[in-house]
Amino acid sequence: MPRLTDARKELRRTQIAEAAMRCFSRSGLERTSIADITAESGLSPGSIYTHYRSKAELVQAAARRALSERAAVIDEWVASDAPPDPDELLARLVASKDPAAARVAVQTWGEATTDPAIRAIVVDMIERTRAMLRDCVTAWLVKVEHEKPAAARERAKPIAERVSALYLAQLLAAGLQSPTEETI
Amino acid sequence: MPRLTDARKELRRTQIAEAAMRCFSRSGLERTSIADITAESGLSPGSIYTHYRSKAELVQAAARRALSERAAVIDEWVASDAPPDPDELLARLVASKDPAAARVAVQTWGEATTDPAIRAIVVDMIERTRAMLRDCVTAWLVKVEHEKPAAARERAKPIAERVSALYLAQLLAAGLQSPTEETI
DNA sequence: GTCTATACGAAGATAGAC
DNA sequence: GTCTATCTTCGTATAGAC
Repeated sequence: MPRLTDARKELRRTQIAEAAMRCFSRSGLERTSIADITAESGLSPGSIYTHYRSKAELVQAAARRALSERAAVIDEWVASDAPPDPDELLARLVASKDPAAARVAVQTWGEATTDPAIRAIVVDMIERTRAMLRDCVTAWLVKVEHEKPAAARERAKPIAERVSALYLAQLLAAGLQSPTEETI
Repeated sequence: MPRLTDARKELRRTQIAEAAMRCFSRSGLERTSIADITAESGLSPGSIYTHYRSKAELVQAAARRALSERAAVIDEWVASDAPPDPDELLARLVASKDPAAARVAVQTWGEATTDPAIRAIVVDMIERTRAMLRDCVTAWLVKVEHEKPAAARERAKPIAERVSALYLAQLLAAGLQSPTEETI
């Protein structure tokens, strides 16, 4: 396995995916053409199609990116000595959101209603986030509220579900914000 | 003003809009073509374009329909002698939702992130629903909990906001349900 | 691997007969 | 008002040179 070549390939894939994300957040999943992405990335159609089989694959990559962005952050909170309480948890989630990513996230929800591949990604990402939130709430109950781990994990479930729901609603609100209002 | 002719025109518009809704819920806002809508409605492209200026207008009509469906129901609850408490309110909202309409609603959210006309409709509909929910919670506080109207209206605000958020999350969950799972 | 040029198909919208 | 037939544009994807 040629390591350096693979790294280079991955770099190009990332470059293309990031350009695509900017286009999607600006014009939407379906309204951005390959031509838009070539313009944004500075590459050519030929190059893009050597790294991604189809536009659908690019959309899937964007869906994963838009939805997984905050995964690493939550893991840190779980491991910390003083995990946030539910209200603080929600507040932090909301504060850490990037408007462009929020728009793409909401777009992927719409796409997921009719595209099975995107639906699988979206459902998986939402469930994984909910699981991490449950871990975080459990950690708070154990470390701060001094509950027993087993009981804490049970009690954490409905709380995490509510935090997840409120967070998704906030994500929608962020995605509906018009791009021109963003800098206010 | 020819009354009968106008009624007939409105009937055709409704017929087309309903066919479009079925197509949208099945294939998504962008993936359904005018040809799909002609097939579903039994009409021809020419006929459709005499009733709607463009496909965009059809999408806007669908957005309004998908989002306003439950407006009338809430109004009834507000006027009733025993308005539902917040938990019951949410449960009723969730129970009254139609899977196809939920899918189109989620699709319109995605579209709203980049299309100003759709965004205006979506934001307006969400705000109006929130206002109705506030009225409903206020009515409950006054009629069942016997609070004073002015204080009730204040207290109702944050409660209605939470019900609204949880409802939107449920709507998303419903929209993500795959159509084949619906009848289970 | 990356480019330019292009083939191919699809979709929105219209023209004109009835 | 509604139909059939079609015009035009645009977008995905590929071919082939470098």
